[in-house]
Amino acid sequence: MPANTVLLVEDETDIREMLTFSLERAGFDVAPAETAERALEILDGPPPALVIIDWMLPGMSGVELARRLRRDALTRELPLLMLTARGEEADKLKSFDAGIDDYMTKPFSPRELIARIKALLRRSGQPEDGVLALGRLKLDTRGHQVAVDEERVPMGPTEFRLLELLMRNPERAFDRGQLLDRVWGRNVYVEERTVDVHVLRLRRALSPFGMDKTVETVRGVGYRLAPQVAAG
Amino acid sequence: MPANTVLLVEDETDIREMLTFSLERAGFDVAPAETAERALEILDGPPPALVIIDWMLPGMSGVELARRLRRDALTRELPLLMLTARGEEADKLKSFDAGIDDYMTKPFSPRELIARIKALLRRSGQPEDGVLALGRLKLDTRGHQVAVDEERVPMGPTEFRLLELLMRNPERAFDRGQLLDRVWGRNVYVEERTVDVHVLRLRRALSPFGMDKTVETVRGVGYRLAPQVAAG
DNA sequence: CGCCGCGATCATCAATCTGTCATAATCCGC
DNA sequence: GCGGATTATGACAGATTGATGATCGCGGCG
Repeated sequence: MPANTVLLVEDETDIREMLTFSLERAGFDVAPAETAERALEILDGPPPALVIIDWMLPGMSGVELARRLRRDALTRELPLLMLTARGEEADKLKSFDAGIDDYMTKPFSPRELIARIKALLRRSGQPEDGVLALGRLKLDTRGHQVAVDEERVPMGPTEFRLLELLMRNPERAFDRGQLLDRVWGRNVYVEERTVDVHVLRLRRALSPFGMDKTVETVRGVGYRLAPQVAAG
Repeated sequence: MPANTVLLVEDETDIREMLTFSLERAGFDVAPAETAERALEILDGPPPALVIIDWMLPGMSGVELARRLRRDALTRELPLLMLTARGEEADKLKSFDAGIDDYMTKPFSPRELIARIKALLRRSGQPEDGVLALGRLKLDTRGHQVAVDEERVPMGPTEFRLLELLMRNPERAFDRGQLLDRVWGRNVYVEERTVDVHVLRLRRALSPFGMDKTVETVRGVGYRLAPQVAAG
């Protein structure tokens, strides 16, 4: 219940125990359920932060459970992660069709699972790919670095994510609420004005390269990437 | 397990021994596995440079094993070479469908096998001679030695594998979880902070050569090779 | 056995990053 | 030009995160 609980629906005892161990080790509380039915019972209580469902379950299948969760207003928003031994496209699609947010195929590393869970909880949004380039600006999501004309631009993690979001959506203005949702993650209580400060810090980081006008203020709304950069 | 290792999955003892002999003669370390299941176990440890799989295996088939490797994020990138006694086009195609990089039909000459392996490793960006060079840094995967300007740099095994991974992926930042999975092997329960200590030891090993800035910290993320080294 | 090398943790210190304020600047419509 | 609204900045105290040194344990070896 401390919103840090993971509901784990897995019938195979050894896998369940291994995952419970890994999850608790990672700082989560775990509510284990052997069956979908038991999971539904648990969900009558305080909602967990996330649900992990094994694809194959005795009785009600994992996919069916997922569908149910999506139907119920109370559980509709819960992040769902599916565990599957198969990897066929069709299955994956069905799975996403049922509203799965992510899935992992066995065997997997517990560490990777934790990483995905954290990503899910953080609501990262966009997939991690290569290099975003816009004019003289280059942002490498894999290497986590920003460069102007091949020269490195030092900046903090938050500024990096902020710039990444803006670069992924040039031409578009975000209000502070959207920025908080997408850069800080939803369910994070932070003052809206804090965005201003980080925009400032980002501008400051870029200014030694004469790119301090890169992030524009849209008065009464929020911020966006400057059109000329976006066009670049 | 160090990265000049070839994982050989072959159930027929005589072929397995013959190949092991040939491969070792060619300078590779060999991790032999009789079954796909055993191969998966081995793959829980530090990953090899390449996997050779016999088409026909008792239990899980070679193709199925290949599919699994392709599904798992940690093994997706591994070069795969399939050994098959049949030569039908259909089979070959299926094999490629499973993500095979190359295949050989029995009987074959060990010499040709070695040649193909080298070609594969070369294609996947790994030097056939076992020496990774980046700027003044040289890392010999066979001799397990690192040198700066021809001068030997002493370091422990873990530091060696860590540096090897970084050198194989310059420009890229790894978080501690990824480093643990790829250097220590998955399912190894080790504190994430332990990575810090080994990075420290690696830096310390390099610092007498003025290369202590070679491994960079990416705050909030993990570590990566410094761009200037990567560029060199 | 006891010494050694190596590896994993822990505790602690230092470097950065963060969220908020208070205050100064700007902008806008009148 | 005024006054209210909105944004830019500088300063801060606390919280994170990384660096480092010391410690403990294990397996190999003389």
